[in-house]
Amino acid sequence: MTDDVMTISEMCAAFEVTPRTLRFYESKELLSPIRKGQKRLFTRRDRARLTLILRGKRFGFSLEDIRQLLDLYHLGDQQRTQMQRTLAVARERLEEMRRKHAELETAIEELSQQISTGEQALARTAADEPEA
Amino acid sequence: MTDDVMTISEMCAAFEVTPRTLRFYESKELLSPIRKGQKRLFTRRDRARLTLILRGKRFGFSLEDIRQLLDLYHLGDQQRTQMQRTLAVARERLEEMRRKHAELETAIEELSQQISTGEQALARTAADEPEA
DNA sequence: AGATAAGTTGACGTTGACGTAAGCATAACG
DNA sequence: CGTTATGCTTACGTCAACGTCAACTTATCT
Repeated sequence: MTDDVMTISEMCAAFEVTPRTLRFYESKELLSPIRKGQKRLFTRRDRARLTLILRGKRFGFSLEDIRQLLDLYHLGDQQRTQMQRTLAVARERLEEMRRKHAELETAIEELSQQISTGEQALARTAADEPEA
Repeated sequence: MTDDVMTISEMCAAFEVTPRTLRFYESKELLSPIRKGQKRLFTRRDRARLTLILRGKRFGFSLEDIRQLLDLYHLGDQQRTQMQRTLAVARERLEEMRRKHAELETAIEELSQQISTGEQALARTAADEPEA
């Protein structure tokens, strides 16, 4: 790590993704590593963005959804109206995430309930068969 | 609604999905509507399952993930060992959902923070341009 | 110089989750 | 009885998100 940048293979190891994935994300303008000659060098900014990308994916957001959200994290170099649009998108996503959060809580309770019901059913039949 | 079953178009209206989607889910054994002649009739059980399917999708679970989870909701007609496997899968999913829940909370806080930072930046430049 | 490793750019393949279009059945309506 | 609505099956198309070569460059080691 000469400076503060990482090669593609270091990135792959650190984030458990393939080179193809990183190049793909770059082609979709989710990442923008600098170039030293041909080689890509990923900065701290790229790492921060990749963290957000992978997190977003875990919640079922599309890459396009995520791309829009990412803009929020480099606000400043934007025009007023563009910034307002970005903020609007972000507020919508935030609402969506809050809904998901609440819904996930319900789902967790339900599944948890189902599991203990299942466990009890298992326990009742356990008397028949002795332990292996 | 003669009895307690719904036609495919009633289902589509109720859940905002297309017929194609319902037939597709049936082909993947996520739903199993009864047949009256050719026509599909969706029972309360199908509706309950579809609710869980759509919920699962919102959290980024694949249809195959969901199919395994759904088995938990008709436990009883299963063998002991099969039931144990199902419970094991369910516990894993539950853990995954708990992780997501916590992570989502973090993400919400972060995004919320970014938004207010953005709003403040907007407010500071607001003095320049008068209201439209 | 030769070989090996790490990386690059196309370009085509694949998988999941449906969309879409064609052709046929059947029931109800006028 | 024709047609309109609703639904069915079969099959090919599509889009996102990568995977998988193939062929080439660039740096490094011996």
